[in-house]
Amino acid sequence: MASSRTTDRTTIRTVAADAGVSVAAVSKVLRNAYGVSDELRARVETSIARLGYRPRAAARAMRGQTDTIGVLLADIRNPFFSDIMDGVHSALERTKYQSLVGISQSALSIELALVDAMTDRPMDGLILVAPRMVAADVTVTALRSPTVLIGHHEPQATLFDTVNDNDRLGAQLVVEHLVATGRSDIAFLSLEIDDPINALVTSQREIGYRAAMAENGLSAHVDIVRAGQSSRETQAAARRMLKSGERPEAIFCWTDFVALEVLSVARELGLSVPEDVAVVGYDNTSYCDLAQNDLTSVDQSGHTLGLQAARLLIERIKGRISPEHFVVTPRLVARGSSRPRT
Amino acid sequence: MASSRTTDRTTIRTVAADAGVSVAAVSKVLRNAYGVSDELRARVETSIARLGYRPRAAARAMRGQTDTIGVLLADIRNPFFSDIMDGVHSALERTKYQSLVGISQSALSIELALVDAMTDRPMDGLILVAPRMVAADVTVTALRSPTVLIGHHEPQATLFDTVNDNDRLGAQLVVEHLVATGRSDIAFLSLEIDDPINALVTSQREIGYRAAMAENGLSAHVDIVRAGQSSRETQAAARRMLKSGERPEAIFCWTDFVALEVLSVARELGLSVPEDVAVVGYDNTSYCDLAQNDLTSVDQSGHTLGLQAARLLIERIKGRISPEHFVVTPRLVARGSSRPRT
DNA sequence: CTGAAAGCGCTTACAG
DNA sequence: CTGAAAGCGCTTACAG
Repeated sequence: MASSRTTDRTTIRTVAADAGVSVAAVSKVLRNAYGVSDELRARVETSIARLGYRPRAAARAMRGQTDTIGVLLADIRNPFFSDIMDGVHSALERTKYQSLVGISQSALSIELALVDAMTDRPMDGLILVAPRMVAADVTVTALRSPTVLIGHHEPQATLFDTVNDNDRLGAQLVVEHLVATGRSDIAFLSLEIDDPINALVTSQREIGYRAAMAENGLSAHVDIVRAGQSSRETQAAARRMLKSGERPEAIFCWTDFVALEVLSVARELGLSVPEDVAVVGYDNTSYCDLAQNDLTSVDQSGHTLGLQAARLLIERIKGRISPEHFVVTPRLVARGSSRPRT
Repeated sequence: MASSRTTDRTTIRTVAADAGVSVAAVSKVLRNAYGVSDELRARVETSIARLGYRPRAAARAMRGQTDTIGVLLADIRNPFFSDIMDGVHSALERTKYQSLVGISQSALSIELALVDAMTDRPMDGLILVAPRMVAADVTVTALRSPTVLIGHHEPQATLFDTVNDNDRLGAQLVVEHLVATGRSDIAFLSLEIDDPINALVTSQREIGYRAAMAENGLSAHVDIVRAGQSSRETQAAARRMLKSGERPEAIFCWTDFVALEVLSVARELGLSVPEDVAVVGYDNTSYCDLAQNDLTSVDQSGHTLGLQAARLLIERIKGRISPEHFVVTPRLVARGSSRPRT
């Protein structure tokens, strides 16, 4: 069982013996604790360097902090999550914390198993990105470990912090933009979820979409289509929407990733964007800027969301218990895919 | 310090007391160890369920296995890495192992810090995806923990396993395809790295490209351009290549992700693909299939790479010490971006 | 400033 | 089949 690997491990005891000091002294040097003379510190540091000693995180975890935070991601395929991780990394850069990511593949069962696994492991705190679990499960998690949620609307929560985009407003911006560019038959391509809850960003965007359509006197045109995550399901839904006799004038997609598939299907069907159909995404990921996509989208700055979440989490780890709920205001970025028809 | 959270934790001792058995007995039930009567097992399981007990991974890690494997990823932005993770997840699905991902952001310093952090933590093994570290660092890592590398060519290594695409062959396939479709002035857009080593996939693809050009009597046309990871650097390089008087007839990009940027720049410059310039990527990620990209690429099945790596790692964790080096044969997938000119 | 000792929550020989 | 005890490698009061 690879037992040779564990032979003559160098532990804190080895270092203490080598430096001729107590184990406690080494521990203090390691943690930069106060109350060690410069001379002792120097001796210990020399021994550590000579022996190439590294403290075992597992042992530390049994008593103190582990300097690790866990991030639960639904899906690394969606480029928006990369933006969030960039923000998390920025916030952690000058700190002692490392992040470790668990990927739930958008499955609720995996998500729950992963959260359990992460709380069992030595982690100082957790960032859950767009989790699907219900309030009760989030509560259990937050009781076990400091927790911050991104993309999960629960503004009244007291046990954990949340960081969100104003998703209702984002959807409203899209509807208003499409109306302003001359469309009224606007469909929303949303995400199909087994047990949807209002906390989800897609639920919020649906609400915002409905409200804005109503405000513009377009309630009769409200059309919400929900498709699963996969490319196959997304394309099938897009094909159905674009082929039907009453093809909408615009399709608003819940995330850029889906909008790219819609652009592809439109092209395959010989439709031109934005002439035959306007397409709008959400998240303003880097793909929107590519000339072949030229996709109008809503910017909610994943970088900011990730950065704030990490910042709030560290505060919680350090002892803050009053809840904070951070909300960013979305901004519409208009590009060619929704240009007014000529 | 959130001390209220740690109050009245339910530990193995709590369970033992509740079930009226010894701590050792609970441990055995937990690990499905032999030598426990059905009756004792049932009593313990009832207590575990009633108390909602969960074993602490940190404590376990001090003695036994942790059932966690770490995956070191350079960059979650590149969609190819999603394919690899899909494969890893498939392999782990029916096992007791969980994967936790560390993201190095393509920086060597972060990569080294992350590997250290992961080996300090309780992990049973490590999968390093396209690491940049040199052989000595990989060796140190492999001595500390079972290790498998993906996308890192070191076929003679004995301390760890490797899983690779035949990258030289892949590059040759591309050159031959472009020659067959009537191009001879073929440039290679590669990745700029501070201290490149031969083990890198980009180095291997450069070698394959050179060899294939030579074989086709095109050595005079060899042109390797290297650009950094960022979108800005990639686009700048593409712009330089496409604007120059001697614009190549084809640009072979080291990864799809880069090819998408080249397609964008070409379109912005008013060039048509594949008439004015052919573009080929590598990895055959899902973006290639979108009609607006229609990108020729080389399939190396990230799913297979991830699956095999996880499989090999589990074997190593279970005790195998003889090295294995798995190589997949790449396959060219021709699409519109390299169609013969009419 | 320094160190001996208890203890974190498990697993693993070892006895019974 | 079952359990008492040692020990994994650290940190943290507590004494000195």
